Amino acid sequence: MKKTRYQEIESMLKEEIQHGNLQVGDYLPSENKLCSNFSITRTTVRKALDNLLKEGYIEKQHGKGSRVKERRHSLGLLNVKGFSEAVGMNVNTFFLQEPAKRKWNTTTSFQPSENELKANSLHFERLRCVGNDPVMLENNWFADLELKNFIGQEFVEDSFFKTLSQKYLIEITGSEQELRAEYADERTAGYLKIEPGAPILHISVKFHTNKANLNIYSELYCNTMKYPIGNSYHL
Amino acid sequence: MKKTRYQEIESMLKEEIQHGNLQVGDYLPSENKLCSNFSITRTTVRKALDNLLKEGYIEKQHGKGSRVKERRHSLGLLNVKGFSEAVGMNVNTFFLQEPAKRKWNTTTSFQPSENELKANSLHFERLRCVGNDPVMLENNWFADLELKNFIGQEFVEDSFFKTLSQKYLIEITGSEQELRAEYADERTAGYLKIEPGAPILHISVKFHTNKANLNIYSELYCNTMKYPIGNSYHL
DNA sequence: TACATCGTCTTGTACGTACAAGCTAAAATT
DNA sequence: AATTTTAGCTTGTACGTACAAGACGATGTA
Repeated sequence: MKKTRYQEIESMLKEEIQHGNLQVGDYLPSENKLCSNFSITRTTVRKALDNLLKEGYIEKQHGKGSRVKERRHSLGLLNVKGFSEAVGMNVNTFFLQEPAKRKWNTTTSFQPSENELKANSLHFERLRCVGNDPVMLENNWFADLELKNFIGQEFVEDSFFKTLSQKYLIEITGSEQELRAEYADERTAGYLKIEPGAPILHISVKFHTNKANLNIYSELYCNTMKYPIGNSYHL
Repeated sequence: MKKTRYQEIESMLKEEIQHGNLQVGDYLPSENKLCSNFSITRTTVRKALDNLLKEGYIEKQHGKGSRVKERRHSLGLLNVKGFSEAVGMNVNTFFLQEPAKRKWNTTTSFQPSENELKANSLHFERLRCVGNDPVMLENNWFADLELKNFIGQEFVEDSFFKTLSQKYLIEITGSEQELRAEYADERTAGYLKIEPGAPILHISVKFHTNKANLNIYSELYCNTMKYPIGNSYHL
C-alpha cells in the first residue's frame, strides 16, 4: 500500500507517541522544523497534523505549538476505524459465528442500497475483550462483491479492517453512527457477563469504503460500565 | 465577529443546503467553479468543503464531485457544538435551575483543572425537548472567570453557545466526550417521561474554548428511544 | 520597579501553481 | 457493433510564497 507524504509523517508521529518517545504534554517539533527535517512543505505537514488533531492525538495552540494530548482510558470507537486501533494492545477476540453467507439483517438503522441487497451478504460475529473483560459484541454484514475467497481467510492481527486493507486494498473512508441506550437481551447479556435487562450501548455503524458499492454494516453492543466509549472533536 | 474567507463560503453553502436550494443528492458547484464565483483560491475552497465534510453535510467523490448528504433524523450532538444546532428548528427548552453560583460537581468524568477549581463555578440545568418530547436533561458547569454579569443574562435564541459567542466572544474550539449506558434515576426519569431504571445514554462532555482557562463541563442524560444520537466521521 | 515596545518564535489564513488520479462520454480503432 | 483510446472534466496531493495573529521573553523607557 503506497502511502502519501502526509500519511508518512502522520503515522511516524503516531508511532513516536505510541512508543512514548513523545509523551503527554510534550510539544511536537514546530511545523517549520518538521518541514526541514523531512524535506517537505508546510502545507503537507499541516495536513498530517490536522489528521492527528482530528483523531485526538494532539492539541494545537495558536502561537505556541502542538502538544501531545492525554489518551483517555476509554474506547475511541467513534473516531477511529476499528476496535483494535481504538483500544491498543490488550485485546482478545473470539468468533461466535465464523464468516459465512447469511441473509441480510433488515432491522438495522442503516439499510443497504438496492445494489447491495441484490448480492449475497457475508456476516460474522465476534466478542471483543479488553484483557479478560468482555466489552463488546460485534456483528458485521457486507455485500459479497469485491472480496474473493473471504470465507476461511485468516484475519491480519485479528483486525477486519487491516485484513481489508492489506489483502483487498480496501480502505475505510468514513462512517456514520447512531447510538442508543437499550436493555440487554439474554444472549447479549450472557456474552457480556452482565444481567439481562442491564443498560447497554447499542451502536449502529455504516462504514464507507473506497469501493463505491461496498459498505460495512455493523451492530455493536457495548458494556460501558468499566470502559466507556470515547470521542473527541476539534475546531 | 469577523469571519475568515473559508468561513464565509462554508456558512453560505450551509445555508443553501438548509434552505433547500441545494437538495440531498445534488452536486455542489465544482471546486474550480466556487473559486471563480467567489474570487478565491482552491486551497480556501477546499478548507471550507473539508469542514462541511467533517460536519456531515456533504460527501466527496474523487473524480466526480461533492454531493449533499442526507441529514439523518437523529441528534448530531457528538460533532456539532450544541443541542440547538444539532436538532434544527423544533427545539423547546426549559430551565430547571437558572444560572447561579453553585459548587463544582466533583463526580464528573472530566475534572476541572486546579485553576478552575480555585474560581467559583457557575451552573445551570435545562430540559431540552424536540417538539413536545423531552429528550435530554442537561447540566453545565464552568468557571466564573471571563463572564461578567452572566447571571440574569437572556440567552440568544435559547442557545448557550450562541450567547457565549455573541456576548462574550467565546468560541468552542473542540470537545471530548465519554458515553455510557446507565439506569435512569427517579428524578431524571421523571423529567424525561420514562420509567425509573430505564436505560439512558449518559454523555460527559468537556468543551474547550478559545480562552485558555475556560472549559464547559456538561453532563447530558438522553432518552434515545425516539431520537438516537448521531455521529459521522470522514477520511 | 513597573510598564510599554520590540523582536522572534509559533500557528493561522490565503494566495498561486503543477501534476496525479478517478470518472465519463465522445471519438477513434478494431 | 464492440472495444479501445482519448479528451476533458472532477477531486487529491504537493510544491512554494506571503503576511496575519498569538505567545513570550528581551529590551528600552517612564
